[in-house]
Formats: sequence, structure tokens, C-alpha cells
Amino acid sequence: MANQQPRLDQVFAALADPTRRAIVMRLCAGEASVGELAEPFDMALPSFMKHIHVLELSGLVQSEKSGRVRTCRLSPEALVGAEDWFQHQRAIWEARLDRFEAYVMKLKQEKAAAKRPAKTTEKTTNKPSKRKGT
Amino acid sequence: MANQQPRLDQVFAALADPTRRAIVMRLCAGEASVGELAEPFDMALPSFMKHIHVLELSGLVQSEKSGRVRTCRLSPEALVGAEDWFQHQRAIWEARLDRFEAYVMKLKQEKAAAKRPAKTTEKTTNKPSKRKGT
DNA sequence: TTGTTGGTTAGCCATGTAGCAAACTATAAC
DNA sequence: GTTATAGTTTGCTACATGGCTAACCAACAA
Repeated sequence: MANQQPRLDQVFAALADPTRRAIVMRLCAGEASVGELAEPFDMALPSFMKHIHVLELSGLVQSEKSGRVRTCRLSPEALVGAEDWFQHQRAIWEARLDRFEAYVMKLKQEKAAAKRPAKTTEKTTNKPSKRKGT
Repeated sequence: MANQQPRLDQVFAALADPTRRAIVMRLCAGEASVGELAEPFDMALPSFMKHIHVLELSGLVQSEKSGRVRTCRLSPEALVGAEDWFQHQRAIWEARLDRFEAYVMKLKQEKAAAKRPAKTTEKTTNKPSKRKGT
């Protein structure tokens, strides 16, 4: 569990490059050899291999050599790990938004209560608070 | 719509650094001044400011100077954009897995049908196909 | 066995990134 | 007005990254 976090550095760094993202996208559609993967890119093979290597180090891709051809496949755990990070942040962010919304609501009610001297000054900190929608 | 994609480079590059991820996480909990943000890090201010700058360029963070203090806040669009990328990839990946599963199922049934000459060789490409569950 | 194919290693270069210290600017605070 | 505070600008290192060529190795194919 402690080993998962350092991988995020590598995963995000790997995905920061458009070539590597394209490789990942390609591999989502199924495994492929290095040559097949490299073909769409106007790049020398050694340069391309570096990208493959970065992807392997990040854990996003696994590869295996059989004969003289190396076959690459996606290893989704790393992808999922990164996605989890986003969801976690979003959860925190949204929780805060909800709290903020509740706070604004409370301010509004207090202000309203201050204007009109007598009314329901109770039931302030109460709000369904459902963000979502996507 | 075409301008969204190049931003991914910057967003992922920004998140590849643990310091910057920590800043983002901190900002999920609410806005803060540069000084407040920098305080937990054992790092000279100019170095820290570079990280802030990278985050701003990526669109993850917005900041505004009032008086002599610069206040930073998260700008969630970029975060959501990156999250969307993952979800998109995962959708493709899972669709493929489902197809693969169906394919294996079909192979199995064909094999079974070959062994036993007479049985339901129909209804092969049919499967609820719900991956999920991690 | 002699090519040819598919990948790999080694070495080089340009650029980018992460860090520093030092000096500077502009706004509070006294 | 002087001083402290909060950032900012300006160099400067060191190292990582992305690209190349050239040479190399290890399977097939003829």
C-alpha cells in the first residue's frame, strides 16, 4: 500500500507525453508488438523504445519477448491508481464546496434575519448538498 | 474543444511532481496564500514559486494578487479534464475486455459444440458483460 | 550460410526542470 | 520615513528527457 504512491510520479510523468498517451490509447484497444506500435510515429526506433521503457517503468505497460518480437500490453492497475487519485481529490474538493455552500446559505439566512427582526432564525445548518450531475 | 488536448501535457507534467500534487491536495481543502502553501516545504521560496507557476500554466491553479499577498485557488476544470481522459481510456479498455470475454465464451461454446455434435449452437454472442468490482 | 527483420545498446546533443542564493520591489506596519 | 513582510527577478548549477545515428545481436527465411 505504501508502494503505490511513488508510482504516481512515474505514471503522471509517463502520461505527460503525447506520444506515450497515444501508445496507451492504442494499447487500450489490444496488445501489439513494438514495431506495430512504432509504425504511426515518425520517430527512430531507439527513441520510440525509450517511450516504451518509460511506460514500463511507470507500470502502465508490460511487455514480453517471444522470438524476436516484443509484445506490449496495458497493465491497467497503474491507470486505475492514477484515476483513483483524481477521484479522491475531487471528493475532497466537492465536500468542501458543499460545506461552502452551506456556509453561504447560513450567511444569507443570518443577513435576512438581521434585516427582518423577527422570523425563523433557527434551522440554518441544514442543506441536502448534492453536487454531482456528470 | 481542440484546445483542451494540449493542456493534458501540462496537467500531467504538473502532477508528476510530488510537491505539486501536495499543493493541489492542499488547495482542494481551500484557497491559500503562497506563503501558507510554501510553509510545509523545506524549499527556498523562488523554487517553490516555480511550482506554483507550473501549476498555473497547466491551468490547475489560478492566483490573484491583492496587496502584497498572492492567493491561490484550485481551478477544477483542468483536474476534471484529466480525470475524463482516464475514464475515456477505461471505457475503451473495458469494452474490449467485454468483447474479449464474449469471444472466449464463443470459443468455449464452439469447442463444446464440436465435441458434442448436437446442441444449441445458437445464442453465442450474448453476455451481460459487467466488469467492475476492481 | 547468408541475408533480413525486429529490436537493442552505446554514445552524442539540445533542451527542459528543479533546485539554490542574492538582490530587488512593493505593500503594510510602526 | 524606516523597517519588516511577501513575493519576484535574476543568474547559476546539476541532472533528466527526448531526440538522433551508428553499430550490434538474435531469430527467422532463403
